[in-house]
Amino acid sequence: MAQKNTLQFIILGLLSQESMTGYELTQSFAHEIGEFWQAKHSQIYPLLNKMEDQQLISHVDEVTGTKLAKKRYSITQQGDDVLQEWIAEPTDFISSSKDEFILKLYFIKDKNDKRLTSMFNEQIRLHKEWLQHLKSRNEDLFNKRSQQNAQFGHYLILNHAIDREQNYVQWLETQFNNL
Amino acid sequence: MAQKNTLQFIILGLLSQESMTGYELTQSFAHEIGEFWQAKHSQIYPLLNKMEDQQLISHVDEVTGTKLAKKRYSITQQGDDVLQEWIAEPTDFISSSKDEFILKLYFIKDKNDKRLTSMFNEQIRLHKEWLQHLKSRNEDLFNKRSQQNAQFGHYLILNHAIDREQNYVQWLETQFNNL
DNA sequence: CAGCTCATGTAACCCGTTACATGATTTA
DNA sequence: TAAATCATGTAACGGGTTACATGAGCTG
Repeated sequence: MAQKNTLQFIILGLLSQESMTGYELTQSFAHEIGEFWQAKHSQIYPLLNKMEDQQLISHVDEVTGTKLAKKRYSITQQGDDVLQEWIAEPTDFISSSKDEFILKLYFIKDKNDKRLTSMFNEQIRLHKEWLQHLKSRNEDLFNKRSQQNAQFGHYLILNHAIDREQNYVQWLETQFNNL
Repeated sequence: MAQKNTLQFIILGLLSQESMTGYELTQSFAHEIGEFWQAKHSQIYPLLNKMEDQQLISHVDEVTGTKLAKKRYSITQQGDDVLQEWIAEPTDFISSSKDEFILKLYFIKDKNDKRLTSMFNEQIRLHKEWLQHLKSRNEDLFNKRSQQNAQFGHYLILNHAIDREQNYVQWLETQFNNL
């Protein structure tokens, strides 16, 4: 066993909320989940087959129009057991973030290096854009307090992503002003 | 070309500071660099050979005691060119962080779920421990302002790691108190 | 009807971890 | 002298990305 296959638990988690097709699962990673985990369709489709073999999920066939075949997946009882077990087990935190920008800074020994200004400016711009994007999504989804309870998990991760980006931008700006 | 091989640039960056053995490079990842990138010796040794083939680095043999053979690697001019190119090129930020704890929260729909208390407590403990560790390292290394300039890059990444953890802990505690 | 999106798959390849393997040196 | 650390490698495997491949449905 080389790694951990967290992806399968995420798929179980998504399917525990509602049944979805492989395509719809892929979209989830392109959107909200993408903040904290990434996956492409080429990884998802084979895994769905494997998980069905293991009876963690099952599918029914659907047809759109006259021909377009879809597989709508649902979680099985067995799958839900596995999911709950994963949630309950201790989460060993390893700071597994890979930040290429910070690494580049690390290799610039000189505080007066000419490249620093443009590098910081670029990152500040990118992170501010992203922060703005997150904030509008938050506005759209959770403008009413009632909805914070209805989709508590979703609210939490968006909230955390915003908090994290806000802090990152602030750090960038502080360092930039101290150059 | 499937991925990007950032690791090779990090090795170049480390070797641009001083010549090192494979073992010493491995130690770097276990310590400061480890905050932002991870690598094991089993990945480093083969890559060093590959990079030497490409003439990005070169080595001289060293012997400790009477027998113990080491290879001390240095960066070549070609290697430094490649390194500077990497630093200069735009850093496309993708929030490639993978946070398993946040994902678990996402799948807990109910704000009153019994598991939340212990989950938050565990994470708060782990992150506080880590924060404390980072702070002592910072104390040890940069207690004098002069040293902040001498090792600017190193100071920056430690500083950022601390800032990030501090914010994470704060977020955890705020959410915990709102449960 | 052209272009975009929906929908599902496979193949090749690289990245990274775990485990296997060996031997020298230092330290308690 | 035993245990921990220094030092370098290889093998097997799973995780993840890029590219290849195909076809249906929808929208302007």
